[in-house]
Amino acid sequence: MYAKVIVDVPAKQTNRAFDYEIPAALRKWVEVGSRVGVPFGPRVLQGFVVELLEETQMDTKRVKPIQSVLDLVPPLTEELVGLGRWLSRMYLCHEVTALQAMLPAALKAKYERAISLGDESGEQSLLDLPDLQEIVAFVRAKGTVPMETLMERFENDGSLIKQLLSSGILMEAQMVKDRMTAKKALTVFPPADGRSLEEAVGMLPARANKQQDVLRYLIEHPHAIRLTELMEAVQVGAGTVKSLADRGWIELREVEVMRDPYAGRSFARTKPLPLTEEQSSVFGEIRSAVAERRHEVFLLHGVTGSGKTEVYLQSIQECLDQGREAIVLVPEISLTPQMVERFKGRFGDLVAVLHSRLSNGERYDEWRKITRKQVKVVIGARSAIFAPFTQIGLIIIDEEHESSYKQEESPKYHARDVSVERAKQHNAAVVLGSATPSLESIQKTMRTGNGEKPPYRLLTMKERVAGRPLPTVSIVDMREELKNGNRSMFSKSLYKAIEERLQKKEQTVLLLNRRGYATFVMCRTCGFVSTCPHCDISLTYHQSSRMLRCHYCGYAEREVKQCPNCSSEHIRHFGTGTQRVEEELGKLFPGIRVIRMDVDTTTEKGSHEKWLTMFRDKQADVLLGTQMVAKGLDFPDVTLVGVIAADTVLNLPDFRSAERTFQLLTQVAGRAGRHEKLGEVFVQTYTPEHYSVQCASRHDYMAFARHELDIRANLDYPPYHRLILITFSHEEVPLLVRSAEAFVTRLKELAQEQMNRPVDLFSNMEPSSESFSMDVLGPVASPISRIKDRYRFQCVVKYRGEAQASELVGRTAQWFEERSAKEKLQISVDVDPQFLM
DNA sequence: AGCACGCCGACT
DNA sequence: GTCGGCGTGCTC
Repeated sequence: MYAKVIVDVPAKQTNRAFDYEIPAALRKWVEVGSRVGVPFGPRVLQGFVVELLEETQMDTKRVKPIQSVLDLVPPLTEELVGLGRWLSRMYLCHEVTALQAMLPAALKAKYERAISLGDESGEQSLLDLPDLQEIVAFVRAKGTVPMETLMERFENDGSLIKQLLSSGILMEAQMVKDRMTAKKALTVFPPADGRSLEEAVGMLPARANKQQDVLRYLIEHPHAIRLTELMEAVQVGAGTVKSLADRGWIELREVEVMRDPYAGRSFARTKPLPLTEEQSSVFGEIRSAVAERRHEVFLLHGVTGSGKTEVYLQSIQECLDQGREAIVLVPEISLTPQMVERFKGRFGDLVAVLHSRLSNGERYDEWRKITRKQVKVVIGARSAIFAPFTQIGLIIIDEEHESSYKQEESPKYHARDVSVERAKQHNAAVVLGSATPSLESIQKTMRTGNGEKPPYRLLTMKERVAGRPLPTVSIVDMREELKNGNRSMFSKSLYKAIEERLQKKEQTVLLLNRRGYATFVMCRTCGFVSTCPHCDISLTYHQSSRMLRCHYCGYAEREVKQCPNCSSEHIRHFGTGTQRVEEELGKLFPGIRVIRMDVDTTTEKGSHEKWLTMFRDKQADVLLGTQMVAKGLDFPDVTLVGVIAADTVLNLPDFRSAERTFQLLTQVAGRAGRHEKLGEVFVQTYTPEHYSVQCASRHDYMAFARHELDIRANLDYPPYHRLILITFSHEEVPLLVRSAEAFVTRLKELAQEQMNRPVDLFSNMEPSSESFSMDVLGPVASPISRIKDRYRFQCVVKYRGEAQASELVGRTAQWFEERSAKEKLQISVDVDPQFLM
């Protein structure tokens, strides 16, 4: 038997399967998906088996044998191995990178070089050197010594050791090890027949009280027990138990244990709640797809507080009743203990939780519960989409519009797209839930001109549970405030509203809408922001050159001192900090208790949780923060939400800025008045007439979506066209520019070849035409123009039609890497980027 | 990614 | 004449 193995070297030249022989002894352990140690050149590497082969016409002389199998159960299923290939093609990464991404970090290979004594009959003359004698003596005493220890012990450049190795006096062996091992605990086993324990009590010396206690305890509780628990229960030391084991009365062994992050916490079991009419009609649709084992993608558009989670829970129950498994993805930020509690409460020990706050060991153990079939439901952040289940019936993606479902490192996958791909393989249903669905998803629920069935099905929940109304949203025009002489960051109405809550002892959430590094320039009198005449996005201010620049096409203009629109001189560079808001709050409302949540205050582990608990316990009047306060919070006493400046996201140089603004405003407004008390929302803005602000204030998602889709269609942006972002980096700009331009030229050449006809790539693409079309923008300097002393340039490929473009870009990238490898040029490709920066 | 092989400058 | 620079190519 032979195996095709992908080795752990993420490089162009090794991005293929290598053939290995499977030794007879390992035959029954090696399967597709096994992790193996294989000799590769002079070393031993970790690899993944992707195919099994019978003895065929292959060149058997050149194959080496697999050295070891690293897991008892293959960590990947055949389906996941196939998914790895799909990922590598779709997102243009090395296959091993894709496979690695599907495993917990604990299974990342660790390589160890061990030195042992070799053939001492070698060149004995070498041993005349005292230094060498010393080393050999050290190795002889130890048996095997890790290379690192030897290097440390004999401070040396390693040349002596190298000499000994090449002469054969010392030998080197390489091993593949796990970064993390299963945790072990000493466990006490009583002998199989209870009788001998009784016997033992009599045979012990009368004064061996403690040992007798232990035995009596074990007679009463005749099952295996952890040593630490036994010591606790009988109040004895480890020595007492050990001596019993030495006499052979009991057995003491190391047993693998699971680290349970939720150990000692009990979750109150909950029963399914009665569903509203809307909920049950939505549930009915999902249930029938699950029951019929039909692959279908549902987009569940439910307003904030409409009870989506209960629908998820009951749908999962249906899936479990079918004997199948379910995956639930949640944005990292909202994977709070409350969220976990709801799932553990309903499904108990059948749930595994995967999130980034777990230690590597904890995550590994949660993950092993899946491979061991101990759980049926996984709830987790992005990477939980790779849970190694074999019978998936349902995949749920909550808050599907969240950009955190896109991984920023290679493989730059989008969990939403991966979920659909996996669901197809399993004939499973997918539920994408959101109060503000992404335009990509909503567009997929719509009928296209050619009358085909749309790929996704839209389900809607318009009402909050228990008939609670959505909060009223007031738009505050900050230009008016300025005219009336209010230069503070709080409008009169927001100020009054906060004051009122302080008196009524109700709580306020304040959102400072700030993201990214890009600063934009705006007129404070009329709200005018300079935009690019070709791209319809706002220009970014570059401090160094004092220029306004477009990041998509490179257009630039001089910084303005006077507003081109109204001639006002109140031009401001935006980018306000939460600290400043906090200070001003303190001045306006002496004694106000504010909890500030931003990147500065939430880096520490568990701090995020701590602040929210404090706020819940009413130890503060105001929760002030960035985007993170907008998501999923549910506090009964919050009756006021204020958005300090809605425009900061709106004016980012990104075609998705209107979408992000609408989402953020809708989500944060959803935080108010979720319980008995009514909610009120104030949105401060310099562009009150903007449709994203207007639609959010009316809670009108569909109106927003229609308007925005129109704009996207006209400007050839997603979801009608797809994008690929290619970033080049190098220490020197001229070389970088030349290379990036060469790349673009080559890509266009290939595209023309492919289309087999001369194509004017820059002609307007007719949205109605059937064929593949493509446009390349740039190269231009990246918005972050230098990182770690490397300059960055980027270009954007816009295309429509099948995945040909990503294949073309892949081929161009390969060509590029071949010719520029030595120049230390780096290239990074992002298919369907979330941010063009 | 590593590592060996191989073809041209500055030294005993 | 040799030691060593890192360009090129391979790893089942």
